[in-house]
Amino acid sequence: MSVRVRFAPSPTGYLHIGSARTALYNYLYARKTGGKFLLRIEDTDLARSTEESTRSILDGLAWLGLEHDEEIVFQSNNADKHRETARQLLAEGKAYRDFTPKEAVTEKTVKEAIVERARQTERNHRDNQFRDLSEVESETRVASGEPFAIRLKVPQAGKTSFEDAVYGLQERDYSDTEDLVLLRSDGHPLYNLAVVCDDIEMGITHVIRGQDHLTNTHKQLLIYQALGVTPPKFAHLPLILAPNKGKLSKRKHGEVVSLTTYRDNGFVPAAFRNFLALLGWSAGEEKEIYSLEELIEKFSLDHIHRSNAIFNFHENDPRHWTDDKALWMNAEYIRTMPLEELLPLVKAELKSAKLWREEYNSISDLGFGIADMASQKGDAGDSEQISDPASHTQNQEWYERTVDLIRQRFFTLKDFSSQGRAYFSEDYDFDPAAVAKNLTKFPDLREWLPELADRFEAEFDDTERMGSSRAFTEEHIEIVVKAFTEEKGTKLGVIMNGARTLLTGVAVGPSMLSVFETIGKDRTIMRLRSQVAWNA
RNA sequence: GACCGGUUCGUCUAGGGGUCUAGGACACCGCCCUUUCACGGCGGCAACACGGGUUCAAAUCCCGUACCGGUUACCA
Repeated sequence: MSVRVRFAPSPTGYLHIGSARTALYNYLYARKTGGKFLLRIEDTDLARSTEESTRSILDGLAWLGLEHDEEIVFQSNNADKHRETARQLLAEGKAYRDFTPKEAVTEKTVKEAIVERARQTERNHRDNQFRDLSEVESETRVASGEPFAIRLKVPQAGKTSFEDAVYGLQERDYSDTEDLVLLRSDGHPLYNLAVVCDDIEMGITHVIRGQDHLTNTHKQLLIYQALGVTPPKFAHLPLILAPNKGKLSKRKHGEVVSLTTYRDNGFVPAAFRNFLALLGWSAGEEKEIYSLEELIEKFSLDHIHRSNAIFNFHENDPRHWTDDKALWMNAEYIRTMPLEELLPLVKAELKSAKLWREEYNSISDLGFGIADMASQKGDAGDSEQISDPASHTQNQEWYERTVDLIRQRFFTLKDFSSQGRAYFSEDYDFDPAAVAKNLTKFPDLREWLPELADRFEAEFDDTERMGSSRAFTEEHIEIVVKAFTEEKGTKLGVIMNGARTLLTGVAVGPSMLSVFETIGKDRTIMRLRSQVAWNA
């Protein structure tokens, strides 16, 4: 029989990174085995389920590239079938009506009430007074309109057992399992019933889910048993914990646990997917970077861990706002992935930062008038429209070279619009630390840098494109800058770093010669003459 | 409380009786490269929870303890 797995989130919030990993493992297993990866939205808790949340889950899966097969199943659509199943079990004597009045519980005390009740000395799970109520009396009570829940009649003696693909043999004595409620007194089917019914209905062969369901499995097994259906195989996944080994929750830990945070903060989907895959599973080799194809090829249930993993983010530390390894992996992807795959991601980032220009799409650098381009720029001020002399060189080729150049030191896609802003716009900020370190520390630069601009202007005239003059390239720039440095009797670093700060606003970046060339002659000259940074 | 799991560097992990004076990655630190750096290169720090067994031999098998987690709902 071919494999059919499912990811079954309840749409009560954003997509949690733990759930995302569960989805990923299901996906990998399905693709690995040539099976189907199905999606089921468990929206039976109508009070908490929202459409927005469903949307966000779908978006998250799409972002990670986990395409599901077949139609999405909405559990709420199956409620009638669930009820029917419960009635069937009732009719067969495998379940019974419990007329015990429903306890009124307030949200806050639910957990406490459970613990409280559990602490009471040894409960006998079979002592429900309605368990063996005669059919006649049961019907009489129903006829009189008395509300009831339907509970599964768990056998008196025996045990449930199953071989978990991750945790091995699991056994549980019946006496440790209560007569679980299948149908609420208001007719609402409960989780364990719904899951079993739907998994049967969907022909699920392998249930891969969080370890928090490990003990639920025994209850579900009892339902399969009552229904006379062979249960699927189970594989439970270790949990992902917060740094304090506690539960990773939005309420306590905020945005770091939401998958969308990573999308919105410049993560490359493949990088985060790679990171997630390695949180709780390993191929058993000394390798960290895996393409999706490799993950599919290497993935197997028996290399999944049994111990929980800590998601090691640091609150209140902007540089380590999420797990360091995730950050590192993202940087690794940004600087090593094929450029053509990175380009569209950077384009999207520049677009959302309003830094994208249509020229980056054009192969030719001819035929674009400056006025033409100025009119396409939404955010430019008056003066900038006139003085945007570099535009004519900023075509697709320039864009690709620039991205390739600056990606080496970036951690997220956001860096292209923040750290790398100066490459794409005249409107960029100066890092005060960089200004202090590279400019104000050397007051002479205030004279020298504009002077260097004059030198560039003289050395590289406008006929460069006709080949009659030296082009503004690294090789030639180096000659000019070195001569200038010697003239001033200073160190090359002083000039270079001062120029770097003026040209890019920051203290770090690629080789300064390539920065000059990339920024281009006209913009370089303009920026070297600018006093903005000095006055800031 | 009961039941069920888990425990290898700070974190993710390799390992499944001898090849382990425990390997890799991230982070951190140092050195090198260099016009800067968060790139790159080299190196360093750092772990088998504890106690008993079994065995010629245990990180690996068994038992106990400790600690952590999950479940214990007419939530999912």
